[in-house]
This record gives sequence, structure tokens and C-alpha cells, in this order.
Amino acid sequence: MEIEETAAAPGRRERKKRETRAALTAAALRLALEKGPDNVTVEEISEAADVSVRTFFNYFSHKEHAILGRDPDDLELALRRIREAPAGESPFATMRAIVARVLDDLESIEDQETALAQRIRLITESPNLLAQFVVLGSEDERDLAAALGDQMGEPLGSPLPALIVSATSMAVRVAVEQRKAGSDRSIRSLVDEGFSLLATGLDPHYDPTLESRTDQKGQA
Amino acid sequence: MEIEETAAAPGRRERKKRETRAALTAAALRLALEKGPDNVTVEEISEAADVSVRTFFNYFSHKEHAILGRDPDDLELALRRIREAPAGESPFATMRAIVARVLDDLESIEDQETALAQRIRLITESPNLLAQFVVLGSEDERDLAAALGDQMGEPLGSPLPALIVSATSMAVRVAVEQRKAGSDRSIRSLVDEGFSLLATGLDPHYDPTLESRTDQKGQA
DNA sequence: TAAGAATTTGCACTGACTGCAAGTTTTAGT
DNA sequence: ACTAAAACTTGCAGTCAGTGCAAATTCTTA
Repeated sequence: MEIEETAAAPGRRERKKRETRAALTAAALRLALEKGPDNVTVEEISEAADVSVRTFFNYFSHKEHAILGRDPDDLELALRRIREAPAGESPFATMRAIVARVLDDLESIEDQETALAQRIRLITESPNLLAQFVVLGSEDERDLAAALGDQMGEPLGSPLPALIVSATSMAVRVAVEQRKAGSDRSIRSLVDEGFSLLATGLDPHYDPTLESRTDQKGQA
Repeated sequence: MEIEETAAAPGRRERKKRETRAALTAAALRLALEKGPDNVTVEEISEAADVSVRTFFNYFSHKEHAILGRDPDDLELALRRIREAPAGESPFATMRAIVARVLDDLESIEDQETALAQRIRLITESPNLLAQFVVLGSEDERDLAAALGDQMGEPLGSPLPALIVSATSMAVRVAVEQRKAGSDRSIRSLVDEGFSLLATGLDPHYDPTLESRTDQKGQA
């Protein structure tokens, strides 16, 4: 009953699993777009993919995961990019490059919405999806931060790598939300501005000696 | 059937509502700590607070919200702090001050775990809670960013305020996760380091002319 | 081709959550 | 006080997500 991710010798079994998974994510995405993510039932998705409901849950533990259809290869790709970062590239630049890659993919199709673009839109519209997305994302972030820290030769437990990774996803998330809130600017330009601000600092006059001890005024 | 948040003239009705809500969050938190957040049923919580299950859902739309027991006043407090920020204080410093306030509250009780401290621990342990927390949080962030942007006199639609707010919550989240991952350092010191890094920039050698156009090497 | 492993499926069950209508409590007007 | 209206609570019936189990089915491999 264990569904593995082996990419080794693709026998018929392997192939069928991939097909089933693909059919499920495709059906889930299509139906989510048609009826709204929260109005789709697992039964419908399973029906459309022509498998039993029980089988759906053999592949995805949550309805949302099918809609998000996360491809494990994406994380793999990013991790590799980190490990193979050119000598001298700053870790922040590495992350920016990874994001840039995704943006390119996104733009290269322009009007014809890619599955990825559609999913991003859905995420901005459904709190449920956002929640699951973040949960999945935070697992990935752990791996990315570990890889980045390793690559940087940063002492274990340093918050820097985790911070950089989080900052990256944050820049993207903020950009997406700005768009959603009606900004005219392109995602790319918003992301660029975000990276730029994060790279050079959010507070030019920061006083580190002050640190966090409270110094409030009016307090209820 | 609408439960309002009126804080005006506290008649008996108002008082009872507060009591019920308090009883529910208290019961939810206690049970979540005892049995783990995912092993508590709404029925148990309602039982403990001595109301019907249906009533539970009149107060909280999700089980998790009762456990998180978010106090709307907290957001109010933060918003006020933003609006009343001393002239000349950088927006980033404002946010840091707000976080510092929370940390102080947290530490002032030390061993005797506050409800807040307990909740933070639960959140780090339960994906479900994390998810709901993020959803609630992202709503708050919108408000905070709006207030901050207003205070800064930033043009509407600028990503800066949103970025600063996100950065703040990010610094806290990363610090919490570092602790969870076994760091010896105090939350406060981790948070301070995060703020410091974000304030002064994540990439000292950032080249803004490069922007985000892809420049990758090995690609699968 | 047959044993054995991996998958699919049906079934029964728990638990979150919702709409509705009836019952109860609180408030307000007189 | 008395009472009608408004605000809350509750039970009930029902939908849907998600899980464990064991019987069927399909694939692999010797």
C-alpha cells in the first residue's frame, strides 16, 4: 500500500502510478478552476480520474495536495542549483536565480496559462489552499535552508540560511499579493524590488546596539 | 445568530458571551496540551465548556481557532502602536518594537508558561495549527501593512510596507523554528539577529543592475 | 505460470462543519 | 412588572474529508 517515488526502472506499474497521479492532479486542477477550490469534492475528482475515492487518498492525504499537484522534482531542481552554485555567488543571489528561473517558466507561456500560473491564482483565492501550500512550503524551506547553509559553510544552527530562504519565498508571496490587491506592475518587477530591498536592508539607519528590549510608549 | 465584538455597554448578554468564549478557548487549550491538538474533538471541548457542539461553531468556524484563541485586541494594540509611532522612528524599528513587546510579555512569566507560550509550542508541533495560524496571520498582515504604509506616507501599492511586515513575522517564525530544531540560543537572541540581518541587508554585494533575468547553469 | 508483492477498491466508521427550525434568555419599551 | 422583539443556544439531519481493514485485482519475477 506504500506508494513510492522510485524513478528507477519504469515498469508498467511505475508508469501506471504516474499516470494515475497525473490524471488526479489534472482533474483536481480543472475542477478547482471550474467550480472554485472549495466546491470540489474528492468524489468528483476521483470520478473524473476514473479511480475510487479510496485510491485518491492513497495518493494524496489532503484534497488540497491534489490541486496543488506539487512536483517533487521542483524541489530537487532547486536543491541541485544550490549545491552547484558558482563559486563566489552569494547565497542570496542563488535564491534569486532560482526564483528567476520559475518566473521565466511562468512568462514563457504568457497568455496561455500554465498549470503553475493557474495554481498561483487559486492559492491567492482560497485560504484553504494557502494554508496547505504554506505547510508544504515550510517543509521544503527546511531542506533548502539546510542545503544553503551547507553550501555557505555556515555553522549549523545559524539563522542566516533559513532567513534567506524565507526571505525569498516572502518576496514572492508579497509580490503575488500586491498583484492580487490590484497593482499594475508585473510580478517580475515587484519581485525584483522585493529582492532589492531585502538585499540592501530594510532599515538603513538600524541601530544594533539598541536590540529588542522593549521601549514602547502608550500601552493599553 | 451573529456574534458581535461589541465592547460598548457590557450588559449581561455581552458578559456571558465573553465568558463562553473564554471557557471554550481555555478548554480547547488545556485539552490540546493534554492530548495533542489533533486528538481533541470539538465534542470534548464543548463538553468541557458546557455548551453544545453547535454553539461551539457559533463562536469558532474551525476547531483550530479555539485552540489558537486569538485575541482581537492584540491586533488592535499593534495597529495603535503603528499609528502612534514616534516621529522619526523607522517603520522597521516600529515593527521590532511590537515584537519586542510580545517577547517581553512572554519572558516576564518565565517558567510558568503563559497561554501564549503554550500556543506557540503547539503551533510548532501541529501542521494543522500552523496552517490556520498562517491564514489568520495573513489577514492581520494585510491590516498591519496598510497601517504601516499609511504611517510612512508610502504611495499606495508600494511593496515596502508589506515587505517589512512580512519580514517581521518571518524573523519570528525562523527564530521559533531554530529553537524547535534544537538551537541553544534564546528566542530573543535569535530574533535580534534576524532583525539585524534584515535591517542591514541579506546581500552586501547585491547588484541591482543584474535584476532577475535568468542566468542559470546546469538545468535538467 | 504460480507465488508473492504492490495496488485498488468497498465498507464501515469517526469527526468537522452547515442549514434550519424550534426553544430559551436578554433587552427594551411601556 | 409585562411583553414583544432580538440575540443566543440547541438538536437534528445531512454533506464531506479522511482512515483502517480486508478482500479483490494486477504486476513482477523466478
